[in-house]
Amino acid sequence: MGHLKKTKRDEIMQATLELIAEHGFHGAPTAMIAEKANVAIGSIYRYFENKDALVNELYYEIENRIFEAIIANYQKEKPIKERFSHIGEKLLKYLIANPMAFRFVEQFHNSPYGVAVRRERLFAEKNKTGKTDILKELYREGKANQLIKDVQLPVFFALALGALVAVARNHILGFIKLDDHRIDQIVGACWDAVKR
Amino acid sequence: MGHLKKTKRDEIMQATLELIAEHGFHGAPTAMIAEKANVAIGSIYRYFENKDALVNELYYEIENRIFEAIIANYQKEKPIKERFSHIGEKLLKYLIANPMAFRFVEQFHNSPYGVAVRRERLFAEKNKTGKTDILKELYREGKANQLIKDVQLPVFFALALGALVAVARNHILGFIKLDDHRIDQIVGACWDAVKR
DNA sequence: ATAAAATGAGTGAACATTCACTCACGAGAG
DNA sequence: CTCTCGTGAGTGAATGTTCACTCATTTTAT
Repeated sequence: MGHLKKTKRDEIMQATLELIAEHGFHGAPTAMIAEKANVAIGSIYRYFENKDALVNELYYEIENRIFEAIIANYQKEKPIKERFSHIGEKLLKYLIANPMAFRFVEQFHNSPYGVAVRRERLFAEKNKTGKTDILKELYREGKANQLIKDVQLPVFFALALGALVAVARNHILGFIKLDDHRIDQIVGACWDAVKR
Repeated sequence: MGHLKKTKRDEIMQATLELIAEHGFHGAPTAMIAEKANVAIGSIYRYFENKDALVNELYYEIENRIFEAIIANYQKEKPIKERFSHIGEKLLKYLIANPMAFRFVEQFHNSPYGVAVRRERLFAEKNKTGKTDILKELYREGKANQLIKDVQLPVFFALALGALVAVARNHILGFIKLDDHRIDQIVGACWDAVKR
């Protein structure tokens, strides 16, 4: 039987994810995390050096899951537009299927931790997850082939992902209901923003 | 002489704005606000019922300033595309000229306060500031005339503003440097995303 | 029997909020 | 003009609460 051997460590991370996603950093004190994870407060410190370490580890794990969702079935040899659509569609679908992950990442980015990570991510040549690399590659190729607008990398990212993320937020907050057709339409709109 | 009569109330609001913008909600304890404003801690509670009231009042004032910046010279009779560009350009320029305001609003939106305000904003028929109304009008007209894509209002908002806000963030964090030409280019890209 | 894992009451630091007090200033009395 | 109050903006030490983190003790696994 595929017995999901939930370790205490996993329980702690899951509880932290849910609490921060639902109530923000303020609404996730260690006592509450411990209670939700069915674990004693002290156990948290057996598995993580401190709360910061817990939060950071959780962030990197979630980032990794998102990356895995995007590269699944990614075909490097397809034309740029199709690859762009693949990334946008997979990303958007993952975010709305995993609202906790999305909310947590948003909270994280808007916290003291977040800015430093973002800066590092944009300027680093090599990347732990490789997530940005895929889009960076697409950017370089598209620019070389004159297929996308003549903008700087961060602007390209903003145009490609800014709207997508805003749409995901609206869906998760219950302002809209997305289906496959609408998702296609939105990813298409992002391509319109980016294409030359 | 136009003596800028800085009242204590103003000093408190300004100090709160700067602290929250620079260090987030965590980095703005009342003691620090008081110190920065050259005011005693207790004085804060003379002018505001509590910290929440202070933060909320500050938010509504800033929202109002942004709205004023957008409607200045707004010409209702111009074609849709030009009106769209006017809004995008004015908004983006205001945000990058007032990084404190931008950072504060972002912090606010991602705090417990924020979601409630956003929900109210999207669904309310009448709006305190009228800011969204201007874009809502444009949306309805554009849809009626088949000039913009057939998407729901919140999606239109996401496409129109999501990328813009992401660009402003990148500029303020120092990842890019925007000039008038680039701003035109970006607002144009947002129009591409939205237009049919 | 011994070690490893787990526990949660306890600790001190940080925080928002309170309130008893000060004192500059304007009004009224002489 | 001078003195004496009354007023309320302004103050900051004190309070009670919440939090992250510790560690002496108990439970579980080997």
